[in-house]
Amino acid sequence: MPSRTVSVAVPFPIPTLLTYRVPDPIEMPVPGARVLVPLAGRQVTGIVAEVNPRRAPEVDAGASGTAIRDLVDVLDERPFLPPTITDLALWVADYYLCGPGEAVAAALPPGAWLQSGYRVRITEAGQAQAIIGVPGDRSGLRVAMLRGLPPGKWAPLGAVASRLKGSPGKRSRHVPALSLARALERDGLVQVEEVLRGRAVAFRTRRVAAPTTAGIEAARILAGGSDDAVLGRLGPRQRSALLVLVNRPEGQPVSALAGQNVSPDTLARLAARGLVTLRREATERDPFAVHVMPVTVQQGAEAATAQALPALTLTSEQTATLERLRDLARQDQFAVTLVHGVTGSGKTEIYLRLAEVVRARGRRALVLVPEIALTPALASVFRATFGDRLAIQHSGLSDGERHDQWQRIRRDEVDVVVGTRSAVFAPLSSLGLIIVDEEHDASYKQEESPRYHGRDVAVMRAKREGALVVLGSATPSLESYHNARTGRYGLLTLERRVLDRPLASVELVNMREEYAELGPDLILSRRLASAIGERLDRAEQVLLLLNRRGFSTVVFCRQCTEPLDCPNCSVSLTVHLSGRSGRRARCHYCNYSIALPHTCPRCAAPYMEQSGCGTERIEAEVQALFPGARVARLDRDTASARGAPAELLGRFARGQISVLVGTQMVAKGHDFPKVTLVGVISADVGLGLADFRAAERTFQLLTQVVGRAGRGEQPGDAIIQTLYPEHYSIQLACRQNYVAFYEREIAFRRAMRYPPVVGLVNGVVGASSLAAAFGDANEFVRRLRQQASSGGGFTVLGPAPAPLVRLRGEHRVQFFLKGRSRTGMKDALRRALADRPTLARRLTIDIDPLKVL
DNA sequence: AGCACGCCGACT
DNA sequence: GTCGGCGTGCTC
Repeated sequence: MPSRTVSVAVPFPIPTLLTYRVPDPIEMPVPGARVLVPLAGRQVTGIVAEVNPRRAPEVDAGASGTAIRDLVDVLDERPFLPPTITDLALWVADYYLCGPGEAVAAALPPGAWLQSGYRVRITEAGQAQAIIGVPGDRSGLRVAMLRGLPPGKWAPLGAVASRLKGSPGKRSRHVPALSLARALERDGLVQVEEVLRGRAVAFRTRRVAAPTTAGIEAARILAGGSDDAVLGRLGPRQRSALLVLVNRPEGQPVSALAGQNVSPDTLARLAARGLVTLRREATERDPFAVHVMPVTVQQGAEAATAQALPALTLTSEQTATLERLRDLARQDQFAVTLVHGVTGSGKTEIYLRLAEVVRARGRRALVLVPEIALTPALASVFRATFGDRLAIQHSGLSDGERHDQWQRIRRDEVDVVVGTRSAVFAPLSSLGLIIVDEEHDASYKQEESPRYHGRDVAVMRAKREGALVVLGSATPSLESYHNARTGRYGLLTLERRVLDRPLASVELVNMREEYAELGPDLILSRRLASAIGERLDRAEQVLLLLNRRGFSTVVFCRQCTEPLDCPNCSVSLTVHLSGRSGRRARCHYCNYSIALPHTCPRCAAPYMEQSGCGTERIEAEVQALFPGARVARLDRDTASARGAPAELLGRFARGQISVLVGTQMVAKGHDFPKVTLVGVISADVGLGLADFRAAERTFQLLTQVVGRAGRGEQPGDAIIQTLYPEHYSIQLACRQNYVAFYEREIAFRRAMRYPPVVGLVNGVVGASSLAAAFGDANEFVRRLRQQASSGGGFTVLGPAPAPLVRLRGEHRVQFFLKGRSRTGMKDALRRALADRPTLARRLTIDIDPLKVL
């Protein structure tokens, strides 16, 4: 292995690190620095993972492998990504079986990558041709491209391509813009040029080569045609290089010279002769230079702060819990503690004080929350305490804001970061504490590659950095509680609410009985309807939960019974009211949508019937029943606009809304003191799914939403409508008895061998036909079984059609691996994949899956 | 992710 | 016959 090589993570789903040589005049970069590297004919940014890696991937310029290439440039002198974060990302890649570059990309702020792009300019010939038309241009795309180009000006290819996509009646399918441009270039109709794109968001040093006085003198002699002893020893390359260099005595970037046939190597030789100097020059602004931007705090959050702050005396339970955590924090070492505290037991206050303890010890804290937009209160409580020593990281920020926050953290200007999942990679140094609030929340799991779980990465990060982890929840995940029970995590319990407020009393309504008496179209039971009326009369607030969006969930023809299904996915379309054009039927997976037909598309009968109800229907129903009530709805449809959820929650907090209807969003950790009634329209929505976590999710959702009631001075009630009043997850959620639920559920998981008792891996193969998907899956599974039987320590289940057999036009087949050793399963997957590298594109592997679709 | 190579359908 | 559609493979 030659020295002066680096292994680099590039932002593509490539399963390995790539090795590049660092040419002589370029200084060796440090791990975590960004480098510009050639990759498949273009230049891309990568992050240095390792310097002089001992074990290079099997590419040593051998006959089979690809030759190692030189990197083009080093963009950072210091690590752009701190080594702790680079290593953490590499661990994520290894654990979750994704490309190292994909994991690194998850840890980077927006705009950190530079990439080569292209720009196009129309020639005069092209302008003439644009009028006549282009021969052989059947699709019309070439002429469209020509006509879309402004004469005499360079246009970015990306912009040209997106204009083509929108144009004449074409469905928005992929436009091979570069191929088109290249084809036009061959005919001399346009010019195409490569440019580096990506905003200059980071400092960048580049090497600049300039001739010395001796060099200029030498070039003068050369140009004069004479020869002397010194010049005699200059090779032709060095001579021509010298002539290029003297054109600009002030110096030229090494990378630019490479384009003029002056290699870094030649420059190094000239430098050795004292004819050229090589220096570093900062060309872009320094990200570590001070550049502070005020943190934006949302309006609703400010309103919430005013309420959140005054409750300052801790209960005895809170005090005891804080004491224990403080003792742990003082040890400055890795530990994980689960804080199981009932809803309203004041966990936020404990987090806040613990963070202060950690800060006083000179260490920093990271607070992870499921979705900041839905819990602005927590962020603003921290803001009130830590002021501008706090940074916020979440997807609702614009790229610029996010980048700025990231740089503040990177420059050690903050002590506390509050953020969502991806903030687990926040570049904090001296990390002493990670808090994972509502650790059971499913939004910690990223549902695309890298499919990591924020909580689990947090635990790994803390382990590597010697920090304390606090996992908090009223309804811990089975995983975490299991870890606490088996002694891997500490466990602290808060059984009482602050100010000894009682938990809401819960009542079940058996909807079978209601249907029997009042017919199956009933939505609100008599009990729930009258309870809502009472609260409205008393000017109290009501929260209604239905974990299903839309107006109605099924449309079918009463004559031929044909349902209205999505043409791309194996689901029925959901009807939505919204939209100027009336009702539309939409697919919640691929977003396909049509105007709701009045007649059956199959038999033309005018009897289209809608059934199954969602939040929109509840909203309408409640409004119809209580015309004076101010009803609003919070679900993904109303919350899509930036700041909309916070605004809506703010209005609810201020009492401008009396009934709030919503999906699981309304169940998240909000604190609305005036809510005295929580209604669950149907507790059964999640129960029917073929998913071993169905009971756990139902229990969590019900317990959480019931926990929104009675948080103020008035006690709260909850009414849960269900078809299965005997189901244990519903029964135990009513009693809010987590421990009993855990015992029952863990017995089930043990019996069935499901997580957390074993590790689980889900694989989904997608293909253009079901047969093709099965073909690939069968072969892959066969290889896995071979390895399983030779002592892999796991079992393989499947393949079988995935619950969503068709998704976005793709046919899907899935399989599972179950086993004690994740390493064993992952090794087997890696090996099976190495045999069939092309399968990787069609195969998604989910380690520790939360949802199986 | 791009981009190149390679194999089948509708046009000069 | 060719152009160009996109399936399959590779990137140090």
